[in-house]
Amino acid sequence: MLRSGASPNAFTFPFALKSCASLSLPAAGAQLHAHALKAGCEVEPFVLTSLISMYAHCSLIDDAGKVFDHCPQSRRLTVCYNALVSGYTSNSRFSDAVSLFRRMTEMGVSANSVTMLGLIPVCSLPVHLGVGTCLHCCCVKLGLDRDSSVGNCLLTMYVKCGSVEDARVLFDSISCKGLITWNAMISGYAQHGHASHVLDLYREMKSCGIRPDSVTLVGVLSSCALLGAYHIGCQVERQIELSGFNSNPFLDNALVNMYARCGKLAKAWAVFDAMPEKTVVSWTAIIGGYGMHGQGKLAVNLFEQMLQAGIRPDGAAFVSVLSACSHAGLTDEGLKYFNAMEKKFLLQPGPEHYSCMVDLLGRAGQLQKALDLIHTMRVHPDGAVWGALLGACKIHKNVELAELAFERVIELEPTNIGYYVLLSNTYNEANNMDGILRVRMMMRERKLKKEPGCSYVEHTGKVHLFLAGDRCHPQTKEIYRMLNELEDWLKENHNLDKSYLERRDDERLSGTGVHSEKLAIAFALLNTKQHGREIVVIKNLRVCEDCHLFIKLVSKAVDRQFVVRDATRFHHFEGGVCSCRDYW
DNA sequence: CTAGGGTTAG
Repeated sequence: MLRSGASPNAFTFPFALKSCASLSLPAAGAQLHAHALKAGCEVEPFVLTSLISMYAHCSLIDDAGKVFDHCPQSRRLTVCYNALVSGYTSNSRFSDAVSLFRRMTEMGVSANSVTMLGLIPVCSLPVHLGVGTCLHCCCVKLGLDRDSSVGNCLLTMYVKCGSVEDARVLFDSISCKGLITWNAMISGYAQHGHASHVLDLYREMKSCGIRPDSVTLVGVLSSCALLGAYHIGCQVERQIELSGFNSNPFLDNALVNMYARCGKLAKAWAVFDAMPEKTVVSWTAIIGGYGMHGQGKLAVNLFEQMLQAGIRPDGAAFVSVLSACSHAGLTDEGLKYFNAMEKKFLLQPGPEHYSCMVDLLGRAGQLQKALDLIHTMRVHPDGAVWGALLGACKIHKNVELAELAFERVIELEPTNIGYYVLLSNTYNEANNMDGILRVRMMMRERKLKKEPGCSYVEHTGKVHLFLAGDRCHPQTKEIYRMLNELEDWLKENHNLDKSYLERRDDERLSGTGVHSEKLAIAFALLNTKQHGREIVVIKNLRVCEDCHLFIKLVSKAVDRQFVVRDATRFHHFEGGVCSCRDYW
């Protein structure tokens, strides 16, 4: 049109500018800007709005600001402010967005829902929670919180600022919850790892007659992956088939991840293989799955295949391959990838990569090298880095270095009880009673109490959670009876060693209570009888040796298969054979 | 000018 000599007017500019915005064509956009100036219509509210939006979408946010500043105040309508506010937000300019909103209010320009929808998402980090809460108050004052979009937006803001609790309070206060409201809360819980809350909400949502869509199911699947809730995951897959969603990369990645983490590698592979377009996220999920289940060599092969397919690995992909190497004892490969990461792929390793490397070297017994690596780190080591060294010191019974690692880790995470327990266990193996007492004293002084471990079992579409010594479950009586029967039976038929029985009595007397994984196993046996071949138990701590023995003997006795997943790895118990391939 | 999504050890 321009070439033909015709000049655009106030009605045609917005359309043309919108195309520049969506295609990110800043040069063409700037040319249109020049034409608008010539035509003298750049201060027409809709032209102005489109210009701001165009520059903002082209990441030229300062140019957007200039256009706005050159416009006389009388022409700055709400829509113009809205365009610039959302421009600042999408370019992550927190203080600019907030101060423009303040200016707008001071100038007496009224904010509407769209203003808030453009502004609220600028609060996306925990430090923004205070401002986000203020914005929530503004919405209430302006009567905009009744707008369902604004409510959903606020809900997501609380999630991004790290307060799922505030999000939940808001969620409960929303009387007309739409699909998006449910999805925002479900994925909020999923992103923060509150997996059992996700499954509870999912059930509730369905009972309210809301039909889940693919966004819902992505959140549910990632929670199934965290919990190892394979059967619920399968139900979700059936739901996908029933609903007839077309194959969607988000959903496929979530499925691959779910199957992989539940140990169903063949199924994970089938979904992965059938994916029309595999992204680095898909590869990371499948590599992590093989690595987690002791198939380190396969994981490394897949990483190579990914490189050959021309996919650039990112930080997460390196975490999955490095941890696979660590679990499988592939020390040299791990070192090779770690070096390639910086030199060949120009990725700055973060603390999470160093903690994998310290774990890798530490497990291989190269404690000094692990320590040297920490000293050469260019980023600040976090608790996980020193914690990995501490874990390695326990394996290799190096008390002296354990003390050093403990000192460092406790500066960073003074209330993480796991590390006190790790040091105490290191002392225990070295028969260092003084050390154990010192740790206990420290914990008492700091008023730290070991939090109860917990285990989950999924049964009939629900996740049943047990704490150590738990008596809250409706079937408590039967569960304990079953457990006693099992242990008596094991005692008579398997010469259970004396120390196990002593520790068991100790457990009951001292009130620390029966280990949660034993309760979960007893519950599962009680409810599934001979049906169902596999039970998945997940624990947030490590499986201790006694429980290992218990589960191994039970699985042999009843000829059942168990997979126990703890904080660090999966343990497979099949008819009495305990295969912990990644304990090397 | 406008609310919801997948991958990361210990």
